Amino acid sequence: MVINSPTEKSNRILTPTLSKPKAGKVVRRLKPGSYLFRAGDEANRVYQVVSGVLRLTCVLKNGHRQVIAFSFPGDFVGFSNGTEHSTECDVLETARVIPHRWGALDNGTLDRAMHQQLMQAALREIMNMQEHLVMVGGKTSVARIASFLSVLAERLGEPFGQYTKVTLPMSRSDIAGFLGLSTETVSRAISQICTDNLVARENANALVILKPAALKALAGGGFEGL
Amino acid sequence: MVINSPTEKSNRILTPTLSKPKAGKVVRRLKPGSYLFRAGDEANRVYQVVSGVLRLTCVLKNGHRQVIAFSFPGDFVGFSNGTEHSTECDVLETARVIPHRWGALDNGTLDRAMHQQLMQAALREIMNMQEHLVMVGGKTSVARIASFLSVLAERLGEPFGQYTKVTLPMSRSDIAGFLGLSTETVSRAISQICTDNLVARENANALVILKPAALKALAGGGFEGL
DNA sequence: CGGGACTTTGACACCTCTCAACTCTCGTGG
DNA sequence: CCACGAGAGTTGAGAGGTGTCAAAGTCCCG
Repeated sequence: MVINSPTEKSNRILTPTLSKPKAGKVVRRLKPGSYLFRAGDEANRVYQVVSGVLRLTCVLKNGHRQVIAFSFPGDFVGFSNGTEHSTECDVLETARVIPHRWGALDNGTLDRAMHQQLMQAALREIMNMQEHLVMVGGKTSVARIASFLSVLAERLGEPFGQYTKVTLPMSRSDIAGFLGLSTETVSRAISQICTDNLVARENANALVILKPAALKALAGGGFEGL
Repeated sequence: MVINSPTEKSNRILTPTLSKPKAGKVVRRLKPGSYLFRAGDEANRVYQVVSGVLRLTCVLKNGHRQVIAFSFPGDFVGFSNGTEHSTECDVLETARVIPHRWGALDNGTLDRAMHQQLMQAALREIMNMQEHLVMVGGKTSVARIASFLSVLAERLGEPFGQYTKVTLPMSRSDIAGFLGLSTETVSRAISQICTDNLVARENANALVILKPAALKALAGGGFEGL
């Protein structure tokens, strides 16, 4: 996932120094709209995202679909504490993932490096969710969007002249579900940021970050610091 | 932590079948107000809560103190992905905790049972935060309080005639910070639930759950199901 | 060119936050 | 023993932000 207000610390997290996928390692290719796993599926693997974008969701009792996280290259998905998944993971942008046998942690068949990597991934996941929690639990809609865009810019921003362009791989509805807002409020917040000239709109899903610093300031920041 | 809408699944999570603390194992005793760890402290241990109540917080850049989680007996605290903590953990109710060397996971000095237990704890932590996220990200104040009280009733409720009594170990301010509300809204929501006769007030911090089922229904539920 | 899904914008109602006053409890000191 | 004061909790009124409903605009694809 890792959608959060970027601090010194989280920046480091956002670009983790993962060991390169080994040559000959199994890589699954996933098309947009397909599911990596569904609720009820056996949870015996964790997936390392190599490319693309995934969406982690859960279905609430009231029928709503809550977005828990987005997964970008470098992230791990599929953590579950039971024998089966209670969340669903589908593909937003054509993705490649490396499956790791999760159960292998228990029987010692896993080499130490990968073992440690998975553990670190789990811890990073906890940290990410903590930061996400902070974001959802006490910021205005504009602050959440600013925070969201800042992270997206770092994760999948492309150079665009002297600026950074971000092509949103998810719908407004997804963003809304992720940030705990309605689609209309998301739209309004983005419009607001655009009229403030912090971001420019190329089209609905392509934004150019004009003032990254101001955007982060708007976000209000997550942990520590002054 | 584990403050969430209790589903079939999470019930199982809330009362984990942990191996009993071994005889002769080191147990730290903590008084209310003391810190188990602070932001910046070296993060080389994870603590298993045996008794008492802990509070996990982080300080935001704007000075506000956000409550990330409450920890009850059976929970683990102290997960961190870096070498030092970015969160703080202090004591609300006299607690006993068992420290586990986290780094031991890497060098294989840890026995397999404990290893697996720590891993499960980390996964449960992820799951808990996911559920908490759902709760904070799209419920009314009354639903959040209902959800919160339901979990508290299961975690530290005591028999009270035919009902269950819950003595809140934390302040309104803590609850507010945890649920992403203001103290006034927390107070109002509790009052609301009381006037609806779902809960009775013995005093400000002691509540008697009169209709647990109705309370859970109000909470709206977390994952899956209808 | 037309249909459909998504996005944007507007108007309004509702919920929550903020500010403020009041109550309650509890510990201190006269 | 009672009065006082501090802190926490409750309750009220008003303002602001967000959700909801509705309609118009945009984009993509058949």
